[in-house]
Amino acid sequence: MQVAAANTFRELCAEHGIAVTHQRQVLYEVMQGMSGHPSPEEVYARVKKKIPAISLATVYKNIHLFVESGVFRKMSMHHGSVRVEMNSEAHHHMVCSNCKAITDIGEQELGLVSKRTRLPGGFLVERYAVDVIGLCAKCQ
Amino acid sequence: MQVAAANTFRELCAEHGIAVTHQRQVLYEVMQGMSGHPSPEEVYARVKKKIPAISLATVYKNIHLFVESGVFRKMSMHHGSVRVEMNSEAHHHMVCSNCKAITDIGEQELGLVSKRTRLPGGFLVERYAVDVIGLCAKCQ
DNA sequence: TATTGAATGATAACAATTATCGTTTGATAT
DNA sequence: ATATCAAACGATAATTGTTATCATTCAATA
Repeated sequence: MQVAAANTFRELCAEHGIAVTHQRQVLYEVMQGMSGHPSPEEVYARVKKKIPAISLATVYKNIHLFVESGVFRKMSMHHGSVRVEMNSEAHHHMVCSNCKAITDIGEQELGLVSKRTRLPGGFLVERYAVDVIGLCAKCQ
Repeated sequence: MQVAAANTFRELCAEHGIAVTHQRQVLYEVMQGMSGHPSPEEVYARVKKKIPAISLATVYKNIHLFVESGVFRKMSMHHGSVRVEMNSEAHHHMVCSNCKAITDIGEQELGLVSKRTRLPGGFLVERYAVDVIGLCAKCQ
């Protein structure tokens, strides 16, 4: 299990051409174990339990590295800080305009995305990121 | 014209229960005259031409006030700072994943938004904010 | 195993935003 | 019109999130 995970991470790094370090490995595993849209500070707090000496700068640098190399996806905030998307399935977000809570909703559950890949101005579509703004059950 | 604008602003303030000050009036007019997704700093720079002594804090405070009272809409970034939505028509955004340019696209031009108003979990939909992620014509 | 460029940790710097607080102003009652 | 008083303002300190710097350490390869 531990070994398998390590191998997986090594392969992942090889694919993306990034060096394998202890910090990166732990960071990756910790992030895999988180759900929702963790902030760098939240990730830092968790990683610190395993590597107490790790620097916040290292966390930021590697989150960026992971995002740039496509290992994780950065989500389009609404929070006041960078957030990483941990849900790897195609989905969108429901944002409560009152309490600001953000909940995932599956692409099928939403069922609205057009498949057009070319838009006016010659814009080439990669994907749609839909934020549904409204009121969550609690706030209604 | 000037008087009409002033009256409009007075009415707007009355509707939203906010006090009329010279700073707010100028701020509102300046913002009305801007297009796209201006940042607080950009708004500040423009307002300063009319009220050189205005404080950046006042600009921030009133942008928040306008947004909270529904006079203007805050857009869901991708920029690194708060942006205000100046396009009052129903539209969405195309975000270039390469150069980060953000362009408006009319809701009809996109033509994908479902009219469902209730989602799983009892979420009550107010509106959809769609970011189309892809490559602009220049970056392809 | 030695080499060497990349990664790390500590921390300073920075940018955006918010809080504080003394002064000024607009709205209301006189 | 004027006095009153809470609200708004301006100046600026403080805070937050993030990035840059740089000396030290480490991973990849030869």
